[in-house]
Parts: sequence; C-alpha cells; structure tokens
Amino acid sequence: MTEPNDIEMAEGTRRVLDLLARKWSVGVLYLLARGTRRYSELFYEVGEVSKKALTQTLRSLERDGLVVRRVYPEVPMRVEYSLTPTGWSITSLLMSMYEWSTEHDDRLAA
Amino acid sequence: MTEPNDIEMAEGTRRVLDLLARKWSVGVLYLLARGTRRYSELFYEVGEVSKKALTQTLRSLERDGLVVRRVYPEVPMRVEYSLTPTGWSITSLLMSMYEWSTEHDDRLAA
DNA sequence: CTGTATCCAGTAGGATACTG
DNA sequence: CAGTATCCTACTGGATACAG
Repeated sequence: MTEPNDIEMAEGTRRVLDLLARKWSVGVLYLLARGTRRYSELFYEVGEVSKKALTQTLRSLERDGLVVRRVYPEVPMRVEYSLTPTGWSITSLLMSMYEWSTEHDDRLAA
Repeated sequence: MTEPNDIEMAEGTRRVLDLLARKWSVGVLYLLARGTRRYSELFYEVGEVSKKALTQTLRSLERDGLVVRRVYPEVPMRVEYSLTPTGWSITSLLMSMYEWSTEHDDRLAA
C-alpha cells in the first residue's frame, strides 16, 4: 500500500470535519452519547437552537449514518434519536478535540 | 475541579472545529507540517484554490495562532509561512481524524 | 511574487407562523 | 409533539482584473 500524500490526508480529514460542521452537530452528539433522547429533549438541552436548525442538524447526522431516528406513532407523537456505532465511535474524536481545547484555551482566547 | 457538562464540552470542541472550518485550512496545515512554504508553493500544492481564498485561509490561521507569516522584502518579494507550536500540536488531531476516516470510509461513501 | 478589489452565487441558520 | 414553510441576513469562496 502506498503512502497517503497530503492531498489525500486533507480530503479524508475534511470528510470528517464536514460531518461535524453544522453549528449544533457536536452538541447533539454529546447529548446522545449519554443516551437516547426525544426531539423535544434535544431542543431544550442543546442550547438556543431553532427547530428548523435542529431538524436540519438531525437529518444531516442521520444521512451521514451517525444517528438513527425512530418514530413511535402514538398520541402525542414520539420521536427518539440515538447514536449508531459509527456515531458512537466519533465521540472519542470529539473528546480529543475538547481535551486539546482545554490545553490551548489561552491561545484560543487570542 | 467540577466535571465539564455537555454544553461546555460542545463549546470547547466547536472552538477547535472553527479553527479548521475553512475549506483549505486542513490542506495548508498538512503542507506546513512538512516544513515552511512560500505563498506560491501553497497556492500550487494545496489544490484548486483561488488566491483570495488562500489569503483568507492564511490570515485566519495566523489570527488563530496556528501559523506565522514572515516577509522578506527582496525583489521579487518572498513570504514564508510556517507552523507555530500550537499549529504543530493540532496536526496530531488532524491525523486522528484522517485515521478515523480510513476506518469508516464505507460509511462516508453512503 | 504576493496579494487586493469587486461582483456574484450557494449555504447555514435565526425569526416567525402554520400543520398533521 | 414534531416538525414544515417562508423570509431574511451573514459568511464563504470562485472568477476576474488590478496593484505594490
């Protein structure tokens, strides 16, 4: 197998970043890492998000295979979101980034 | 010290992602990880980038303390870019992301 | 060689109102 | 409860021409 060059590494890395690029994706993933959550729970816990943005975030995470959506057609309706194995595996990357941020927050302030 | 909650972890993680959010930031960092490069070298090696976008990328990396810019007022002019210690330290994060992408590229294709 | 200036298009997300 | 529809703004980057 040939060595990956800079362009290939940058492309692979960018694909990961694109998975997390939306404003609320990371917050949603951290919440779901603690367990399954309903739409309204995410809506109230993730921050000052609009329903439109939250839905877009969830749909994009679902398309990318990080999150699963389950609908329970009760009255009132219930929709639950949870991490896929892939979604779960990416949380270790998130925690590495958080840890790096704590080691460099002096620089991030500037 | 108190445990960080999800919101704090998401905020720290997002600050790191914001550092890398621009389209060409990752490519530039990978190139500079191999050593100092001139503007024109980056321009030709990083991909199909416009000069405007490359300059914006470099300015933003410089503001965030990941890159240093050095000007040599010769004729013709020479400008060199290189990683700061902070910039260097973030490359290990980039490589973790690249590695993750290679382990999940089946999912990324979908 | 190393950028700036200008114009233009696509995308993300906030606010608000409405729906099955 | 869990969204969708509409309107609007900000940001990002490509193309092109021009400048120190």
